[in-house]
Order: sequence, then C-alpha cells, then structure tokens
Amino acid sequence: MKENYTIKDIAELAGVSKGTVDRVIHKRGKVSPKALEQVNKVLDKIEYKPNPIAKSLKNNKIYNIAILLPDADADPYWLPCYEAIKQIEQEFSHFGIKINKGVFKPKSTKSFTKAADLVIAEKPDAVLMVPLFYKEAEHVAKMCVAAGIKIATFNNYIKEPQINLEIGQDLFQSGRVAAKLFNMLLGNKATLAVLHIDEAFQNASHMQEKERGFKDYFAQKELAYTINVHNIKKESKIPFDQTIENFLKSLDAVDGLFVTTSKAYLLANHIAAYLPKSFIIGYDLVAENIKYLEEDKIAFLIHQDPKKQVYLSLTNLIEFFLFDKPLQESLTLPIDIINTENYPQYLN
Amino acid sequence: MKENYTIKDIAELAGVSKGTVDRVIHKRGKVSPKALEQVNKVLDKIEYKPNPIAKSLKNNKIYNIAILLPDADADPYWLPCYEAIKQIEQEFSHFGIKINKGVFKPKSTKSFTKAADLVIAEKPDAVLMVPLFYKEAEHVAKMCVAAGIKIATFNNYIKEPQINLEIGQDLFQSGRVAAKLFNMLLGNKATLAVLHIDEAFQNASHMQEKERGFKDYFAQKELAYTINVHNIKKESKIPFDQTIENFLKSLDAVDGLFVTTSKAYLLANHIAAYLPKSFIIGYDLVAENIKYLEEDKIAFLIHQDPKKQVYLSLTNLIEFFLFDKPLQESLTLPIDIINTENYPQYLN
DNA sequence: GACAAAAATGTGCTCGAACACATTAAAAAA
DNA sequence: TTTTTTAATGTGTTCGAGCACATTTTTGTC
Repeated sequence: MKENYTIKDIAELAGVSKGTVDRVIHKRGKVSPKALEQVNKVLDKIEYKPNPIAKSLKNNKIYNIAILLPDADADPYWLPCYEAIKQIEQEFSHFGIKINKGVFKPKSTKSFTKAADLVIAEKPDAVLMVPLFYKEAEHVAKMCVAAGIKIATFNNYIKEPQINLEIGQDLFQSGRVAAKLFNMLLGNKATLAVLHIDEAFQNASHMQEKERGFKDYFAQKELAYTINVHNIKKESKIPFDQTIENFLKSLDAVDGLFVTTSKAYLLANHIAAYLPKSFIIGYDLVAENIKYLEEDKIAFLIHQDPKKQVYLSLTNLIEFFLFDKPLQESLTLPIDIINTENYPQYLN
Repeated sequence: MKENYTIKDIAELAGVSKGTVDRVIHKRGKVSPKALEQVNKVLDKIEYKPNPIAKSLKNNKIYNIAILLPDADADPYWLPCYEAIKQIEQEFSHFGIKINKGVFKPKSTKSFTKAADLVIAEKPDAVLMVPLFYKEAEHVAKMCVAAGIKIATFNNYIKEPQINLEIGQDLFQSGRVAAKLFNMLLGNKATLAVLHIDEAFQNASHMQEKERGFKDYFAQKELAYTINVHNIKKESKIPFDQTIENFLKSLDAVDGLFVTTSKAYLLANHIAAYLPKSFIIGYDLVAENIKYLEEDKIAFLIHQDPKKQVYLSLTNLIEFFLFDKPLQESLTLPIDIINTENYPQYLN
C-alpha cells in the first residue's frame, strides 16, 4: 500500500505482462478491453509513478541548455550569473547536461539577436534568456516555441504566454520596499528624488516599475512626501561621473535618493560633497556599491540576486529534463534588504 | 575528449574487460601490475566520474531520514519546517526517500531524548535534528556516529566535530544586523533595551549570541548608546502577557527594543500604551509578529527561515545518498531583513 | 473447418554501474 | 611434465522503464 510499485509489480497484480502494462500507461493501444480494465483497476488502487531514476537512465540523453545573457565586462551586475553557470556545470555535467552561453552586449539589440540566432541554430533543448529587449526577446520566444525548444526567462519579464519558466523579482513591490525604508528613516514628511541612472535606456520598463511602486507607497499612505523623478543618461563626450556631479550641483536639497539601477555608486561618490545628510537607497551588490555601503554613503541596497535567479532557472530546467519534475511557470523571488552587516552572506 | 566516458569505454581503451576496470576503480585488488597500469593510464587521461544516475539505479535502496524537531503546537516558529518536510516527501518519495518525524516538546529534555531513542531504534540512514538541548543533542550525535548514521543539525549549533552537515544562521552577526538598523533609525545616540523573552530558557545560548553581536556593533563603532539587558520569563501562575505588561510599566523610557526571540508580538501588543515612540526589532515571521509588523508596531523582523533550513538540509542529504554529491559541512544562511513590504515573498 | 490477416500479448534487450560467478592464465607443488 | 593452487580476467545478471520484435490469440473469409 505504501510501496513504490514497479511495472513488473503491476503486471503481476493485473495478471498480464509488463509490455501490456506499458502500453496501457503510455496509451499506445493494442490492448484488449479486458486487459485494459484489469490494469486500470490496479493503477487506480496504487497510484503509480514511474521510477524517475530508471527513466532517466533509459533516456540517457545529453541535454543542451543555451543561456542568453549580457556581457559582464559591460556591466558587473551580470558577473554572479556566470558563477552560477560554472557551478551548475560542475554539478550536472555528469548528468548529461551541456550549457552553451550566448553573450551579448547589453546596449545592442543587434548583438542580442545575433547571439540568439547562433544559439538557436544549434537546436538546444531549452533557451534561458534575459529579455532585455522586448521586441527581440518576444521574437526569440516565438522561434523557440515553434521549434519545440523550452523557453525560460530571468531578471526581466516579457508578456509572452508561452514561456515555460519565468524567474524574477516583483519590481513594483521592490519600489515599495525602498519607500518603506525611507519612511522609517525620515518619518512622515520628506523630499525624495528618484534617479534613473543608466548608460542606455534599454531597460526603461524595469526602472519605471520600481518608480511606480515607490510612488504608490507614499500615495497609499497619504504621506506628505515630495518626489521628483530624474533621468540621468551618459552624454556622449563627457565622462559619466562628470555628468552625475553636474546633476548633483544643480539638485535642490533632498532627504533621500532612490536609484533604480545598480549605479548608486556613481552618486555615492559625490554625496558627501553635495548632500551630506541624504540617504541613498540603491540596487544590487556590485563591488562598488558594497564599497560605499561600507562607508555608510549608501544606506541600503536591494538585492536582486541574479546568481540565485540563474541557479534556480537552470536547476528547474534540468530536473524537468532528467526527472520530469514540473516546470514552475512563474517564480517571484524575495526582495532582500541589505545593509553593512548582512551583505556577506548574500555573496555566497 | 569531452565525452562522458563509461566503464565500457575505458575497458576498450585499456584493452581489458569492464570487470578489470571496475576492480581498479574500486581498488578491489586481483589485478596484474600490467593491467593496472594500462587502466590507470586511461583513467589519468579522461577523468572518469561514474554516471550518478546509473549508480543510483543499481543501488535502488530506500533511504530513511529521521528528523527530530519541536512540536509546532508549542511554538508556531516550527510550523514552516513541517511544510518543508511535506514538500520534500512529495518531491522525493519516488526516489526512494522516506522521512520519519520525531516530534518533541521544546521545553522537555526528556521528550527530546525519548523521541531520539525511538527514531534511532529504527536505524535510519541519517538523523537531522534541532539541537535545542546541548548535552542531550551531543549524546544523540555520538550515538549516530557510533551507529554509522549520518548526522545533521539545523537552527542551532553544538560543538561536535563529527557532525556531517550544519545549517543555520550566524547569530552573532544577526545581532549586529539589528544593531545597524537601530543605528540607522536613531542616529548616533540612544538608549536601547535587549529583551530575552521566552517561556523557558533552554535556548539561552541562542539569545546570548545575538546579544553579544548587538553590543559588539555599538562598542566597535564607539557610539554613545546605552544598552540594558532584561530577561523575561513566564511566571508560573501569571499569564505571560501580564508579565510583559508589568515589565513595560516598570521600564524607563527607551528608544528601541531588541527582542532576541520570536516573542516580539507580546511586546508589540502593549507598545502603544507604554512606549509609543520606541522601535521594536524582533525575530521570525510568525503570524502574530507579522500582524504587528503590518500595524507598524514592529519596525523590522529578522527572518531565520526555518523552512529553507529544513529544505536545504534534506535536499543536501538526499542528493548525497542518491547521487554522491558531497555534504556541505557547514552552511550559513543569509540574515533576511523584513519589513511590511517584503515579507510576503519570504512566506513562499 | 482451414487458413490468412489482424489484433493482442509476451519476451528480450538497452541504458551504466556494481558485483557475483565462471573461466582462463600463471605460479607453485608434485 | 602433470597436477594443484592461486591469481587474474572476463561474463552475466540486476536495478526499472521503455520500446522493438517475436509469439500467441483472435477475428474474418472462403
């Protein structure tokens, strides 16, 4: 009653051969109504689930998983993803898992499309991607669906109902988390600035979701907060750092600065000179952010855990391929609040 | 060169039979020096790792894992652990994993020892336990080692070098995390109270580690903080809630209260009446704490994620048994900072 | 009833590791 | 050299699922 039954067990219980049981289970026909009933009767009683290990051994297939992700040289935010991939390769290479990286420039749609084409040409079993570019990513997703390739995304979202696995953070809610932190630090009245700092604005929806959540918090609580939004973009011939400094010079006094990207460090660099009493809340545990966090120039960081996102995406896909574990369609990861004292544990 | 080699492949390459290769790999002797050299030559070149799936199938053993953990009726802190167990049972029952719960009363060493004896009598392959009672847990660990049973702990620590897997949080550091939060909220000068609230003091080392870390932060930063420590214990005939209220009545004004146990809600219940301007930081996402967090009577909670602790412990043990993945000897989990906006994602 | 065609059922092999057992080769004793 | 003993090597089976193929049973037709 509690055993793990095998096909052979079922065959004996039903008084038929394992071939017949197999045909019933896989609905391959060529079974008499009488035998069908006998087998189904047993099947109803015992709730059979095939031994996933035996199944996997019989299958004995090499699974190719392709990952489309941005170059970490262009943005260190992506560095932990590469560590996750390395770790997965070590853990699962002997399970017949092959991983193929398709690296693209985070500012170039052309680079993304090229990497995608290259990777899909090799007919992988699954494609995991960062859908930075909405239209192009949608196209990749559709191509995968058409080719019967499992498609998964992480870090960003696109509205494509046929995606098999989506892992990311609730960006709206993470804006609210930042808002609440400011609320705790500053009380019921303050002036805040939301800063969208990025070298390119490919990622605009990302930032705007955070902004929406941020504003939503104060609106809902009916607090006397003044919130100004600023877009800061790298200008062609001026160093980015200089652009930031110029911006800070022109900025009126504020109590807090919410940076929606991982570029809070650019701000923190000058905060002491221009706004010594302001709090900064930013995103992501990149090395430079941690440096300023330690110097107390950044109050809090919100961790999006790209490493965990990749790790979970890949293990989910692998366990699906190897052991038929169902794919989690959508997985929203916790929004980690980071200060000087708890960041090391999040770096693994 | 990149293939996954099988024993058969190696046998062919070395010009011997798979039996001989097998004997070399497992060092079972009965191999001539000549054959040994031939096989080792191949082995050196290709870095062979046996197919873990085939190995597992051949093994085809049912593994019994026993878990010693406190009754969730006595303390809801443990409730998530039971969810994790349920989840693991569903995921892994068809991999031949059986889990046997040994539930004990969190205030009774006798109950712990009894549950341990019962569970060990069934000769499990591993015992995972919450070592609430130092001496008794140490004894259990030694018994397991003697019986060749793998032994793992979570949530608490005991100093037993032969433990195979330890999962928990850095409690000293979590005290520092709380201290830093108060520092951000209150600036460079304040008066704080550390409260050890528990119905019994079995868990004293737990609380004291947190207190040590808490004090250490302010000492290291040389901040003008006054910190008073209070032990609050349930008195036999008075309701616990009444004891707390009496304590608050007698307490001088403080700016913040650090509760080292999951009992912050007992305090929060009366905070508005006695200390309306004080911040409370406590531990654990139990239902009542979340209620007061939402009402802004608790400022922050620190999440020890008992569910994740159990889940990770069990998957680690299972993958060790099934696929020879090495056991992580010691795993320190992140110290999650929780506010009103990010708690839902941590509840799974 | 005889025989062909079709349907149903059973058998046997594979995946890779692991080990029992059978077989062969080499060394020791006669 | 022959026999006995020991060492070395190879063969075959198992684990459970899954599928190809062989065999048996049933149905249809003259």
